[in-house]
Amino acid sequence: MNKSAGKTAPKTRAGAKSKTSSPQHSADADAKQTPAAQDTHAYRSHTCGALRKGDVGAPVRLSGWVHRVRDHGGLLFFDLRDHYGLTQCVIEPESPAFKAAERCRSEWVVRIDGEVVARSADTVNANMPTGEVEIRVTALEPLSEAGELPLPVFGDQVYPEETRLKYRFLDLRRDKIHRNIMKRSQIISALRRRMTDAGFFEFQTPILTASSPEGARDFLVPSRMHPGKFYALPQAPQQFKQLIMMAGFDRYFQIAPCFRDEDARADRSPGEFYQLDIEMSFVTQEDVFGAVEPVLRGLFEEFGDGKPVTPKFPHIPYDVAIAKYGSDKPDLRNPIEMQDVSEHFRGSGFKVFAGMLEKDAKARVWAIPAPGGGSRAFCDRMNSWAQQQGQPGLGYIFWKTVEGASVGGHVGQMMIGLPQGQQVVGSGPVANNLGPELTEAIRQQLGLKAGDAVFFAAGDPAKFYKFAGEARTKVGTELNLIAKDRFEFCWITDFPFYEWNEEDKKIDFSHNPFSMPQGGMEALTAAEKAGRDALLDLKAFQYDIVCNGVELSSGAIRNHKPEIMYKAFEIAGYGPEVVDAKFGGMIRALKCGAPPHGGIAPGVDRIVMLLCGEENLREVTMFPLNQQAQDLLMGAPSEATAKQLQELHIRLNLPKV
RNA sequence: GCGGGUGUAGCUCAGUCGGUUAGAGUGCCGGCCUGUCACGCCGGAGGUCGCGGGUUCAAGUCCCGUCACUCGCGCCA
Repeated sequence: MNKSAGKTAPKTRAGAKSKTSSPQHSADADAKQTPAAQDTHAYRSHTCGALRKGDVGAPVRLSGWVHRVRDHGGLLFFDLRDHYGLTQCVIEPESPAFKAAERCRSEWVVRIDGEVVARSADTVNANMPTGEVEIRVTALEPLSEAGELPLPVFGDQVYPEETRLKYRFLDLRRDKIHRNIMKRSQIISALRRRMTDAGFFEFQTPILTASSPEGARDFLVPSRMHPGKFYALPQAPQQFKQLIMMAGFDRYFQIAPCFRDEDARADRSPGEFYQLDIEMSFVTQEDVFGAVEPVLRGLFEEFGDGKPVTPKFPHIPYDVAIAKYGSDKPDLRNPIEMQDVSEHFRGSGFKVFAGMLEKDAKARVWAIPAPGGGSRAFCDRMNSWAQQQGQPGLGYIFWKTVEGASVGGHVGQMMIGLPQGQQVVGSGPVANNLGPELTEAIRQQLGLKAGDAVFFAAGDPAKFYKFAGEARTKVGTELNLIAKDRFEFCWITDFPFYEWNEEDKKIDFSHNPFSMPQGGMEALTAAEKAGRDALLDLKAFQYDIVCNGVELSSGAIRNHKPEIMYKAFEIAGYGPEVVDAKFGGMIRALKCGAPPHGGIAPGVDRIVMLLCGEENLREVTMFPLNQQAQDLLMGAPSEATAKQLQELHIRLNLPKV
């Protein structure tokens, strides 16, 4: 029943041995051991996934967990389970092991001796790799007994997170998560292999370090030797990997642990996570793409269960992504692309939108096409969804075929040109106010037909694009337009260098401050002279890689020129003394001959999540923290002793309860 | 920090309009069973209905508060 086991075994071996060997035989290395093996092995001559028909007659010794007991009184079966698989054991009443076997319960760890026997044709279990044989047990030694279980290993019942995390060691014995964790291990091995093969070198960077400018809250570690001072755990090895480039190592990677003290999401682990951290010297943005793309494509082809992977990752500028998809991490499995249809509404009879366009120069009307959504029921459902999202509503038009005077057209003819007497007309309040010509013009622009619909978002795109993107996703999901079972990658490029901080009414870096502004010093000073809007229009060599709507990573070509660094900070309101104080090491390095360099850092956990088809990172993490960043198994975080605090010169100032 | 959901037996859950002794499946214990693979059959034990307060003749059920877990927002590349 536990398929894990059966599948895991061949895979673990297949990696090390020849890829072409058939799964049925890849585990047979064990089976070829000497028949007398049980005399020389303390615990096992074979694993629980190893035995096949060819082993019939062999005396064997197996150890593992009792997976499931089936006690017939006179005859007793149990499945013995280890990492590699399941093997059925039979104990007959005459067996010396019978008494001991009768006591066994689920999850006891036992060692058995016995003989491999063939199952009769009617008792073969085709669902198990070992299902053609069973062990006739002659001796059984319990190695470890188990009490009543708080979380059954057998079966695929769903259990609450709290139970699963508190008893993670039991949870991890279960089929699905056991397989996910193995897949994670294999993915990480493959990443290392692919990166090394591509000419990258793995280096470790410090865990105890100083605060870095990623922008998240740091985890702090108090220093005993320097009272009142703290280390920070790295949010990412950002400065170190740049320093590695400046030190001349040319191409770096690391499966790097990163620490951020921020609240969790299903796809964002609290506390800690891993990145495939990459940095390269003497490269442009295209060189980084050229190095990273084959690694990721190859990895997804290797572990994606045959699902198609984007052959050439499209490059989509940030502004275009926002305009077409309403998001900087678009799910390209969804075919819907939004369009600007403002001109059809300007001065039109649909006064709400016409008024907006007249009053505000920034205002636009965006159309979200909904192929196949052409029914009043669907449009109304979308409208009430929008209202639930706190929107005033969602304007729409839907098109249908209307019979003219000469009745007799067939439904099937709608697609192939329109027979006489039939026409496609737009319906709904927007169409009524807009009139037939403008409604038709919109239909033409969007290439829609009878049976389709379109939804509208209007106002300042900076304010509504996010909602429009959600509506695009909602339409795609509801109409079943999203092509599952494929991996759609893209690069999002040309992110803005600065953004407007509404709270503090100032210009801020929109990502980390180490990216190179496009156009360099010249562009920076020109934009500074031209004013705020020009600064906000300034782009960086800053990019993201996105797969199926999941942001895997951002990266950048770095700013390797100290004078541009000082200028960029000056525009954001920081003097050279701040730069020197906060990034002294980096600036010193930049002043001593720094190569142009850049990199990226795809999230390993998210890659594994996508490849395992999971929605929650806990399903691909061996010992995850819960949503409140607690380890329910180990009991972290925990209080420090008075002595520990004293050594660290720390006095607690706890909130009053 | 804010909003939604959940909390009943070891585990997964049901519990109607507020009404008598709170149920099922599974696990556990005992008995029967020689070809099962979710083995089957019979019997039994097992409950602070998250916690505190309130309304009521009567609260698992209604109200208020609180705690825990979870999903999302804020936050976070």
